[in-house]
Formats: sequence, structure tokens, C-alpha cells
Amino acid sequence: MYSSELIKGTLKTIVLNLLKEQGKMYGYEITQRVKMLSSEKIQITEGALYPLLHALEKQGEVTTQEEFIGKRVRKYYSLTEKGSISAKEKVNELSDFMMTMRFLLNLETSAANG
Amino acid sequence: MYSSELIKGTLKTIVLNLLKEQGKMYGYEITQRVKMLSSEKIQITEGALYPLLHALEKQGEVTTQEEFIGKRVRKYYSLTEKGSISAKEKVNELSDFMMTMRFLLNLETSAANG
DNA sequence: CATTATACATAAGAAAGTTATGTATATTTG
DNA sequence: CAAATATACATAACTTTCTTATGTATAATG
Repeated sequence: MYSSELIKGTLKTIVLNLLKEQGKMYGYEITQRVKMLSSEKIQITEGALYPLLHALEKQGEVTTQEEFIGKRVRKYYSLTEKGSISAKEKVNELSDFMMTMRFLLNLETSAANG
Repeated sequence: MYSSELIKGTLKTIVLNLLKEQGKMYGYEITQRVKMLSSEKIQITEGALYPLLHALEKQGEVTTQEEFIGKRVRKYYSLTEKGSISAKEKVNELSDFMMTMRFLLNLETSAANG
């Protein structure tokens, strides 16, 4: 598990990017997918995710669509055009930021070195 | 300038790592060095830096040493052994985190690709 | 001599999480 | 089949950590 400060600030980017790749996802699914893809090192809490999704909806970056599985509701989220643009921008910014951090911290760019 | 959420959580890592490399630095110097090294894309505010430095001192990760330049004081900070270990851990964690993020966001590891 | 740069410090407020709690259905297991 | 666990949503109190604003003071510059 990474320290929570690190994860802060990247959550929105992660969520938007996942929605971009998967088309549509529901909240719980997002938490599980991130957990799996990160080998349990990133655990998105529900207290962080749901308010974020609600805010994204309010800002017009995602739309929702409810689906019933038996009696239980699932709320699927998918990107609007605005959200799609936002996703790209966020990923680009994070990518840029990580390059800057590598330079700042004197880390090798990758592969060849330990 | 990167969005402030991104910078949050990496500040401590940046500061500890700079102190590790430079031996000792004073607050203002840190802000200027980070600004320069990041091509102005990371601007550490004094309101964020000084409280952090004070906290690091309180936790025994840095020690201070005042120096007078004319009548003006400079407070130099340097790592303790504890701080040195903390610096390594923080950098390793961030490095690890960035690899995970690359994977999560489907970014190429580097060099060869755009 | 007025402005900008250097150099410290702190306090009020905002942002974005964590932790805890609540509700409810579905599935697994002893 | 009862209990425990997993699925699935939601929100509220609290904490952390930054931003913004303010304050003090010396040094350099135009």
C-alpha cells in the first residue's frame, strides 16, 4: 500500500482513464479493478470514490445509467465528450509530471537501469 | 504549472531528496532550486515549505544550523540519519508508485515511444 | 528612494482524502 | 439455514495538507 498522500491527486486521473478504456463502469467495479491492476497497492476507498463520481457528474464529465441486477442497483458511469477531453488532459499532465519528477529525483528514465 | 493536487504528497519526497543530494540547504534555496529544475512547473510555496521543514525537524529527520549573511539569517537544514533513511524510502516509494501508475494508465515505459 | 529579491514565519480557509457508519441484496460456507 | 462475507450504493465527521494572505526585516537594484 502506498501512502495516502501519494494517491491523492491521481484518483481523478485514474477514474477518468479507466472509464475511457472500459467505456462504462460502476463504482464498485472501479475499486476492484484498480486494486487488481495495482496488485493491491492502490485501494480506492468508497468514501473517496463516490463523492468524486458525483462531482464528475455534476460537472458534466460523466453521465450515469442505472441497471438492476436482481433487486440490486448498479450505477454505470461513462464519459461525456467533456470528460473524454478531461481524461486526455489529466493523463498527459500526470505523464509530464512524472517525467519532471524523474528528473528532479535523479531517477533513470527506465528499462536499462535498476 | 501542474495542478496543485498533483504536487501534493510529493513535496516531502522532493525536499528530503534535495537535502540528500545537496548536503544542506535553506528554505528559500529549496523553493528556487525546485522552480529551476522543474522549468517553473513546480513552485513550492512558503506556506507549504516552512511548516513541512518545521515538522521534519520536530520528527528528528532534519537538523538546523543558522548562518548570518550580514544581518539576515539563513536557516540551513540537513538530514539526520533517520531523515536519510526516510529520504530513500520516500524516493523508492514514489518510484514504485510511478511505475504502477504507468501500468495503470497504459503509458509506455519511456524512451522509444511518444 | 521605491521596487524587487531575499529570507524567515504563521494563521485562516479550502480541498480532498480517511474513517466510520448506514442501508440493502446476493452469495458462500459451516 | 444461519452467519459471514461480498457486492453496491451513500454520506457525515474528521484530518491532513496545501493555498492564500499576511507580517516582519534586510539586501540589492534602477
